[in-house]
Amino acid sequence: MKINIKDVARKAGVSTATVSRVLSDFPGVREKTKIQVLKAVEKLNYEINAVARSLRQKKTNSIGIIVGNVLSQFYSVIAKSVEDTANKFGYHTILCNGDENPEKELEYLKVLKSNRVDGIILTPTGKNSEYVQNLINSRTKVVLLDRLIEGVDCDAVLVDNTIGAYKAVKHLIDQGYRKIGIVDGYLDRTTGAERLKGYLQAIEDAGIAKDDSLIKIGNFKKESGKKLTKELLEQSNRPEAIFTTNIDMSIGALIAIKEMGLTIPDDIGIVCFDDSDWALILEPPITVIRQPVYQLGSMAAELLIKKIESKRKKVKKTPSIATLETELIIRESTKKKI
Amino acid sequence: MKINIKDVARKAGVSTATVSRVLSDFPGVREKTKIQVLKAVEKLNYEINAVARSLRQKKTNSIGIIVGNVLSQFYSVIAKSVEDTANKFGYHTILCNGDENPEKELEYLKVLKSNRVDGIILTPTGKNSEYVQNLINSRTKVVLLDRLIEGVDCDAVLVDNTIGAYKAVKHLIDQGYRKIGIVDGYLDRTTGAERLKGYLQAIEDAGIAKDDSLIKIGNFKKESGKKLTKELLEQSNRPEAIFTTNIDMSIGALIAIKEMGLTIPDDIGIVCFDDSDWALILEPPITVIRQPVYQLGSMAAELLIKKIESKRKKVKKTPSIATLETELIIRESTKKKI
DNA sequence: ACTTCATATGTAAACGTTTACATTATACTT
DNA sequence: AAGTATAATGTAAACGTTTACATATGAAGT
Repeated sequence: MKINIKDVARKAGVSTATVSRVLSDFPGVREKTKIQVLKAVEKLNYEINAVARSLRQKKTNSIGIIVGNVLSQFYSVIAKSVEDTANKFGYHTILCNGDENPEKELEYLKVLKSNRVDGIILTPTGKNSEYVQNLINSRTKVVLLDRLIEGVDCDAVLVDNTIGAYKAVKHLIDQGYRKIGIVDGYLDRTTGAERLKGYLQAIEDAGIAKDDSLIKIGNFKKESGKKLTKELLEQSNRPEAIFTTNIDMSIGALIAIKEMGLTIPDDIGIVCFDDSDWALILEPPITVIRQPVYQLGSMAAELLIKKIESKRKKVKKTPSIATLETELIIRESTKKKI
Repeated sequence: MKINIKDVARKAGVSTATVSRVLSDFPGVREKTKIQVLKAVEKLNYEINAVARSLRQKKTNSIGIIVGNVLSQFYSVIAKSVEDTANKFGYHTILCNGDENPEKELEYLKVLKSNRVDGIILTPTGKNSEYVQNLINSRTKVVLLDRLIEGVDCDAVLVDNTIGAYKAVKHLIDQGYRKIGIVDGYLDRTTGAERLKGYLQAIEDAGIAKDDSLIKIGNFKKESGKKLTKELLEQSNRPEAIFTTNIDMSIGALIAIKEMGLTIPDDIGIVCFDDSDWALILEPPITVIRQPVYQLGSMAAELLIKKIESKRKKVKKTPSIATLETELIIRESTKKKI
């Protein structure tokens, strides 16, 4: 039914080897033969079986990417940039939604390995360090994105979360806010931990005492952002400003503030990690820490593909970790009225 | 290096056939043997080669999905729901970003075919009808999502765009708006065409004359939404209200309105196709037509997998097309002041 | 003990490519 | 025209599974 390389060979009156050579653009095929073959391909409507090719070549020309939460705008952009970049290099992408869930992550790692992807980009939950380390040891190409895994030596592309968070909180302090709350995500993700660290550093540098009741830890998702913000705003020592540490929690926080009928920045100041189109059209526009999200993804993909395509046995040098800078975009959600 | 089924067989002291049977949970393997095999698998840290399996079985347990624009929130949700659903049935997903570009779409269709995915979910640009029809004729399982392709008989899961648009515009009219502009996307996508149709029907039913200068056609992307809205608002016969036909153009429109310093709904009313979290936290909250996006994706995936797994030769019956209803969510962006 | 039958396991071909190696055709010397 | 080097093509094994078919094992019936 389905036609294969043999059919093409027969039709073109050559061997399968020659057909294969033509299809793979190998040098050393007479122009005349090449044309015959291509004509046969055309006539038969032949399309190569990439599965068979992958089996023989031990190469799938595909990479896998496991993201934290595909619904998040952050990861959409990551998905797009990884895909664009992979594409540019002739790879296609298998997108997996880890959902911030270690078991799902592990499951996907296995699926990707089993499917013999040429490499994996992983936004780790941090929980499967043993498996990931084994993966790397067994020469699977892995690049971590956005976060690290404790105890695992792996190339990575990150953002400087500590400095980013520091800038955000420092800005609040400079604006005159003193009582500053933080709505953060999992502390076992390096992102969560580092953003908290930046927050703590900033208040310490300003001589503000740490107040545990102003520190709320959730799971990086919208609902949790909403719930924790409500908590902060309902408790007796309500903060004057809030720092939310990712885009989804920020949305949640803004919903909570809206629902409680508070106004920004008069009742409450807010600065969010991650920029977005809607941050600009809100009233007032929201001050944010902007990450170079697209670049994050494209650098990770490029690094991964470089690793895949570098012939030389890895010299087992220390892993290459790129850390990108963030940018504070000041808008009006942090304009404390005096 | 990499261990395979032979190594496992040797270690367990059985044949490869038996190992395969254990791994695939075939009945008729003695419990004792099964345990031996599993022990060997464990010891050797064996992981099956899905590529080889796919080749032999002519089944990859994967589906491809080509979306219009992965950056759009609409398609993120689609991606997630398709992936969730595919997963539930034991399939994994290859996500491709067609980018509303017919050539990219064609390219991806070929890649997916070549990679022998078991089925394809496609948000078509409408331009590759010949290739898609061939695909279907050659028994590739395809389900169209969100839009149809003229002249192609294919199962599909859609939304009732005409009625949705009608409801949106009717609502504007009911609120007292008469001069209503529309910022629409490609008319050669059925979504674009139908939403325009609903708009036209609504104004006709209300006895309002069609005014071509109020009808702006773009490409469903943010920039185009912004540009066209600016045009509408700058021209001499400025509309009193605008209907934007997808989420990305809506963002663009809102940015334009904001930049021009106009206020909603006093200077301009607006109703958008597609709901979103930020529609709720904007000031004022935006009236929208909500699509059942998650359901759209999960139904498409389910339909596709049903098709894949139905044994019986397709009886070539008429394609099954599901059309889901939309919902008008009235908020404050359409409250015309009297 | 000898069939008979069911159950468990093994053997080897097949899936559709690529590619090392062998062979043949062509071009170039003399 | 023969010999040689080079270029073009062909042959067949290999990739790692699954599975039809063959065979071995064991239990049950006589």
